[in-house]
Amino acid sequence: MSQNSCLVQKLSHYVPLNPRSRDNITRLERDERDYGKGTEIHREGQRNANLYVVKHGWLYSYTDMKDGRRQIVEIHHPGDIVGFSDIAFDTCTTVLRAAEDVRLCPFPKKDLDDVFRDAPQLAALLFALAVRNQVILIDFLQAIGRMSARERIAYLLLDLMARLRITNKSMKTVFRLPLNQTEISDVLGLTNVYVSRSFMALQKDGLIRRDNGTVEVLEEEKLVQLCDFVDRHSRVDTSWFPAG
Amino acid sequence: MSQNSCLVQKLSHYVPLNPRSRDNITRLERDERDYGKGTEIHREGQRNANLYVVKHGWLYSYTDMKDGRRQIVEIHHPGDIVGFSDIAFDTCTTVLRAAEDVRLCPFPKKDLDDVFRDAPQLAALLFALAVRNQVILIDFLQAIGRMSARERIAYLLLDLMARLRITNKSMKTVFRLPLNQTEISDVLGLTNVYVSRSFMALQKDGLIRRDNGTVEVLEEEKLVQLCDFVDRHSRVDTSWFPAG
DNA sequence: CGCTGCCTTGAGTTTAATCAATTATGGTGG
DNA sequence: CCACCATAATTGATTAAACTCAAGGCAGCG
Repeated sequence: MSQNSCLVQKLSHYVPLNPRSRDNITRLERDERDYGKGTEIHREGQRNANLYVVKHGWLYSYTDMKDGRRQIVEIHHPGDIVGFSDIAFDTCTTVLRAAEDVRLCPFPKKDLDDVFRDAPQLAALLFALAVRNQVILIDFLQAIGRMSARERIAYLLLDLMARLRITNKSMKTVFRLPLNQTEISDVLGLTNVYVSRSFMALQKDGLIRRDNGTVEVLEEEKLVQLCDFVDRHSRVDTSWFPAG
Repeated sequence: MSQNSCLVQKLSHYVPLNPRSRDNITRLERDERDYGKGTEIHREGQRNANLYVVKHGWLYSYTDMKDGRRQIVEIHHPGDIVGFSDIAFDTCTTVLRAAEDVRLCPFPKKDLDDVFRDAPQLAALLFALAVRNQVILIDFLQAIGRMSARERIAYLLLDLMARLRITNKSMKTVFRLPLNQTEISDVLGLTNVYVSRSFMALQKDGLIRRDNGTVEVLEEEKLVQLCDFVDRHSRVDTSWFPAG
């Protein structure tokens, strides 16, 4: 059961989990639910009783503005826990939407109190990951605040690759990108039109190739140079954790 | 001793602290150090052994790009804990700089393991606050990704006010803003020149007034309308916390 | 075969950046 | 107290990046 858990796989990437921690994770994944592409799993302002472990498929969280502008603030992949960022509030701060067909394991927020009481190691790891997410967000903030359109796209592609490589060690330079250009523009603070132009430009320069919803990074090093990319995903510091 | 701790004050704002939690906080604040305006307390890439509780003064964290562009990603006020966002890494991801003369309480990262082992309530609160910070960051991401210059400035002013009101209940609409326009531009992803123009515009429209490093918000409601502001600071959901 | 949704491309516009003076402002030492 | 200096803020003129609006093309699908 927990053998095929992406969450265990993702967390084990960082620190060997003790049995108590594994038990707690298994409890978090006891339910499963499927949602079709485009479904809103929860809306801004709704009471949020649940968090979700992602089993299959991509999702994203976004915020709307009155006049229709929108900003996607996080992309969620298999193995991620969705909803941390709302844990401090009693209503959701963002809308969660399935970018394609997905399978999730919902679990109540209240389950976390067991984790904090019984499994300090896992609590510390969740804390570290939540905080790591924040650093990733900070990197994005820098990208959106200070980079040109093509740099932002480079950044996004490298960030996605780094994340996908954690749970898929065999991945090289080709990956599926199940987001349309309007969605990408909402991630990067651009317009769909300009995303298209920038993509074409990167392609013309031979840095990437696209084919029907997949992207191939041809010149990873050049992309890294282009946007000063730093991989925050592959390692976290566990030295301060309470002993297992 | 802990009576005059801004950290206790800030945390107590959210949940009554039990004696064990208070003891742990007092330990975190046992050292004090002063730093002059402009000091770099730590640099990107440095080994980060410490976190800091802010006693007096404002600081900010920023990241540099090779070509000199810079993005300020967080502003720190008295009562804040600085360094959470680096806890997951063994080196700092941002530069921490004193915006004015400041007093800090450094404490080693390793002290957090006591908190996780002994004080689950405090651990949960720190977790909630770290995650709340993330939501604030998300709001900023939206501001920078999708708002015009004047909207961004409105957003920043309202955000600062909401934060300052937590530890200073008597604050109405006037506050000190110890950041120059170049720093503000680095917060908002603009240039110093455009910050100046946008400030002038807001002032001409009678929404704010400035005087020698202080800002007065004259039309708070209009500013809120202008940028769709939501206060994330005044409350956090503590319902899921382990019992005190 | 014709929709529909998505991507691409072109033309014109707008916002904010850049470059360059000029004007406060505050602090310092004579 | 005042002259001087450095720093910060304002303003103007020009440029560039990205947006908007609009049209056309392509692929997948019923």
